[in-house]
Amino acid sequence: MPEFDLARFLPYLLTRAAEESSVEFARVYKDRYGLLRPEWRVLFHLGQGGEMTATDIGHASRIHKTKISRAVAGLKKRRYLVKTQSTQDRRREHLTLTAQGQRVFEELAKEAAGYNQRLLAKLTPSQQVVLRESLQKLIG
Amino acid sequence: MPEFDLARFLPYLLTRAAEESSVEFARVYKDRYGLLRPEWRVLFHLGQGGEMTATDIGHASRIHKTKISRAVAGLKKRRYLVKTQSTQDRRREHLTLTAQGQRVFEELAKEAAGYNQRLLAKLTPSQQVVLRESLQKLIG
DNA sequence: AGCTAATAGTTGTTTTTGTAACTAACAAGA
DNA sequence: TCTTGTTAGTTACAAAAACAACTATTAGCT
Repeated sequence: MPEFDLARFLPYLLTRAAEESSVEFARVYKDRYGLLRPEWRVLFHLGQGGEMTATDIGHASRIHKTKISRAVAGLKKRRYLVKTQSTQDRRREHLTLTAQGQRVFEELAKEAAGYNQRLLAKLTPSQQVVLRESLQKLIG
Repeated sequence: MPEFDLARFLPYLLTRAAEESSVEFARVYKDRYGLLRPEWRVLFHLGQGGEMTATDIGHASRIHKTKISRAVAGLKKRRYLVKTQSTQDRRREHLTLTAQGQRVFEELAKEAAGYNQRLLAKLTPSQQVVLRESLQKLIG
């Protein structure tokens, strides 16, 4: 029987790397901005993608719709976004960042970019490229 | 200001890839074996590393000690492992898989190895190597 | 139109997790 | 020996996540 090696088991390695790489950045949006993880994920998708519905965010991110619903409610209460009902389909709610939400997104995006640079600095340029391509293949 | 690109933000990519790559395997240990995630993680560490204490597992895995404590309790109730108090230091509990626990570990390890192969098949051999090395750098 | 099924999003309930506080055992110095 | 501090592991309580059920609206079929 082939020996099983945890150190080569991709779900394990990816989970560990995701945890390690997320914990430090989490302090930024949690402690400094009081955001929950699903909240900043939704904020980032909206900041990046512009106006979207909750379902759109779900497709782009694979965050479960109940998490999105509650994250949107949280962001709305902080006045980081507004909801407007679609005229074509009244079930749909278009989500748009407010000026304040946009500002917070931009601040966090700047932090994220710097943090990302520090993470990538642990790798060689060619590792950076291959890592990104490989992860995108695994996600896609 | 440099445009922020979510698709190049490593914590995001890693989280997504970890989720995608874990969800299918989770069905194996959850649905077929009724194990929780911290339970299979502890089981795998014990199966791979042999007798260890809870603290050892914590160091190897970075799972929080309360999760380990509960996972160990769950695995013990199923009779997958036994605890024996250290004679040198009575605070320590040595954890050892039972024959039954060992068997379940081996079955799951076989599933995991096959699943891992299917995941890796999405990548070229050189991508596989670079990915693993990069993840280990990020974890280390 | 009228029925059934599907979709967008929310809410309620149960699990699981995270945080902090706790017990028990050891260690090291006065 | 008697503090004081540290470590191993558990437990209690609060926060977050998962899961299922729900409302409202639309779509498709007869």
